[in-house]
Amino acid sequence: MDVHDGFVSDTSARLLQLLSMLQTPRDWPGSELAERLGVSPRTIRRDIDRLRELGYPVQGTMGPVGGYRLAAGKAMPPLLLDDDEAVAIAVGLRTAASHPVEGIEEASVRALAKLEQVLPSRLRHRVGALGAATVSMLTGSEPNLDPQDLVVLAGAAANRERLRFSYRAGDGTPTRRLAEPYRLVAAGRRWYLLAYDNDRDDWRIFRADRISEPRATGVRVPPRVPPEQDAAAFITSKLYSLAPTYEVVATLGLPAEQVRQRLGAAAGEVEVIDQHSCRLRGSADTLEWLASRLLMLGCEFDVHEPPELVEYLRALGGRATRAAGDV
Amino acid sequence: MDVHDGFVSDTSARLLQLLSMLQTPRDWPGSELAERLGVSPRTIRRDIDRLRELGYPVQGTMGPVGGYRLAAGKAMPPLLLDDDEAVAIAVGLRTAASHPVEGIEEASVRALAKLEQVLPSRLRHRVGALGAATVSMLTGSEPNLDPQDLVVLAGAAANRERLRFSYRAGDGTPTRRLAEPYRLVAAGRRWYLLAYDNDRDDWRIFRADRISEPRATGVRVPPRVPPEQDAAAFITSKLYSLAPTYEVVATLGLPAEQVRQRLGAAAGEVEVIDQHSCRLRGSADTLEWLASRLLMLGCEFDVHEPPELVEYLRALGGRATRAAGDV
DNA sequence: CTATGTAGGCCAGTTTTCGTCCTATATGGA
DNA sequence: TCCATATAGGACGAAAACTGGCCTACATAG
Repeated sequence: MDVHDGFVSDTSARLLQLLSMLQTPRDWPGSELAERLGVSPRTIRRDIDRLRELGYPVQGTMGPVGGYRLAAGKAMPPLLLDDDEAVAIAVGLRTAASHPVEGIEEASVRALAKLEQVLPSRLRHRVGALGAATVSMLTGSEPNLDPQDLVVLAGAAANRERLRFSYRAGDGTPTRRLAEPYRLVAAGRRWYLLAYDNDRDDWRIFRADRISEPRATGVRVPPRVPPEQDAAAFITSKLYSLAPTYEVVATLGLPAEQVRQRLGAAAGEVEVIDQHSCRLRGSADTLEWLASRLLMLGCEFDVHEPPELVEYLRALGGRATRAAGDV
Repeated sequence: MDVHDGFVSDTSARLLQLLSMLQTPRDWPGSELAERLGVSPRTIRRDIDRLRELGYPVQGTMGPVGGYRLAAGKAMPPLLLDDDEAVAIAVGLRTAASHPVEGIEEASVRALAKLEQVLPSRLRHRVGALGAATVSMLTGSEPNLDPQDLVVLAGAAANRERLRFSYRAGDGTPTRRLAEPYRLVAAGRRWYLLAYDNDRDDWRIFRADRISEPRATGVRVPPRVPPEQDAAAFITSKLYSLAPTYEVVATLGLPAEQVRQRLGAAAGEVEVIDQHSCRLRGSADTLEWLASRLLMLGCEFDVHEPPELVEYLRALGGRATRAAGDV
C-alpha cells in the first residue's frame, strides 16, 4: 500500500488514493478510510458517491462486518498498481507480444506501450532482467524479437513519427532505412510493419523481427494515404509472400473432443475419424511451434503434410532418441 | 479513445481523462486538450500543474510541434486502459499465473486479482475465451489450473476470509474442505496454499491445482498465528515432500555461452566442456517442461540424470519418429 | 435487541476553481 | 533573421465546489 498518506489534501488526489485502496481485494470500513486519508467520514461518503457518479460502482455492504470495495462496472476504472504488480504486468505483456494471442495482438502492444511509457526506470531494469529469461523460450531457433522494439514501432506508427532503423533482408545483409510507419499488424504469430519507405519512395512491409535499433526521429509527418483504402487488404495481399505458412494435415490418436479442448478452437479444424482418433487440418507459421504442440498432446500421431514438418519431426525424434540412448 | 467527452465537468473526472489521453504514445497540444475536455487552455495548464504536483511528470515540449505527454516518473500513475488493452493484460497475466515467472509469482496473481475485481463482465467472457486457447499449451498433460481459482485463493488469503473448496488427494479421492487461508505461494512453477484446516484443526499445505470450486464464505476470521514465525520456513520445510523435482544432468552439443543465453540464467549451472559442448545441471518440476526446453535448443545432447527424463525422451522420440514414419 | 456499519439530507463557512486578461520563453520553419 | 506557435505562469474577481458537523433512515451480525 502507498504510504505517502497525509497532505496533498487535494480532492482529486484523495479520490485516486481511494480508488487505489478500494481495488485491493478486501473490505474497507469508512472510518478507516477517513482516518487514513485525513478527512471526516462524511467526506468519505461523499467521495464514494463521486466515484459512483463517475461510473465506478463501489459496493458497500452493511452491518458490523461491512465495508466498501470496488466492484466490476461497465467501464474500466484506472488501475492503480504497486511496483511489483506493474513489473508483473509488463513481463506478462512482453511474452504476450513475443507470442501474440490471436485477436488481441495489437492491444497487447498498445497496452505495453502505454505501460512502458510511464514505467519508472528502476522498474524497467527488473522487467528487462525477468523478461530475458522467458522470452527465448518458445521461439526456439527463431531470431528473438525485442518487445521494446515493438513498443517503439507501435508508438511511432500511432504518433506518425518518422522512423530510422536497420533492416536485415532475407540474405542477412543489413541496410539502414528511413520510413514513415503506418501500422503495426500481427499475422500468424509474426509482426509486420506497414510503412512508407522514404529511401525507396514506395510502400513496404517489414518483418518486425528483422528490424533492429529502431529510433523515432521525433519528426512528425502528415498522415500519408495508404496504398489502398483498406490497409488490411494491402497487407494480406502482400503478406503471404513474406510469411511462410505451413498447412498441416495429421491424424491424431486421441478423441476429437479432447484435441479441441487441448489445442483450443483456434488450432484448426478437427474431424472425427472414430472413437479414438481424429484428423487435424490447420496452419501455422513455424515448424517448432507445430511440432511442440503435437508432441505435447502425448498421443500417437501421423503427419501427412507438410513434408517439412515430417522432416523436422524425424530430426527431432532422432535427437531425442539419441539423447536417451546411453544412460 | 474514450468518446464520452463533454460534461461530467468535474475536476477529478477531467484529471482522469487527461491522464488517459496523456498515456497515449503521442503528443497532445494544450489547445486540443482544452477543446476535447470543454475547458479553457488556461485550465488545462493548471491541470497539468496539478498532475505534476501529484508526482506524475508531464513532459511538455515547446515550439510549433510541441505538446504534452506523460513521461516515466518515480511512481506508477494510474493506468487508464481501454477495453482491448484490459483484456490483453488479463490474458497475459493468466498465462503468467499458470506458468509463473520466478520472482514475481505473487505479484502476478495480485495484479490479476486487482484487475479481475473490476473487469466489466462483458470483457470477462472474452478473457475466458482467449485464455482457454493458450493456457493448456505448455502444461502438457498436467491438470490445468484455472487462473480464476488462483485469484479467489489469493483474495481470500489477503482478506482473511474463510474458504470452502474441494480437494482431491494424490489418489484422486475428492474431499470437501473448510480452511482459513494464510498465504498463497509459488515454488518451482507450482502454486501452494498455506492454510489452517478447520476440519483437521491443523495447518496444511494444499496444491492449488488440486483445489477446485473454491468459494470465499465471506466470513472474516482474526489472523491466526502461523506455525512458525516465518511462513517461508514452514513452507520450504514441508514443500519438498509435495513437490517432485527432478535434478537434471545433461551434456549439450552447444557452446556454454549460447546455452546460457538461450535458456536464461535461471536454468541452472552451465559448465564449459570444450568449445562446442557444455554440461548443464539444473532442476525442474515437470518432465514435459524439461524435455521441451532441451529439444528446443536444436542441438544434440545426452541426458545422464534423471532416469525419468531419459524414459520420457525415449517415448517422445519414438512418437516423433513414428509420426514422421509413413509420409 | 443492540451495536455497528452504510446512506444521505441540510446548512454555513471556507476553499478551490475557472476564465480572462497579461507577459516571458523556447523552438522550428520560411 | 524573423515570425508563428507552443509551453509556462502571474493577477484578479466571480462562481462553484468542497468540507465538517449535525441530523435521520436502514440493513445486518451476534
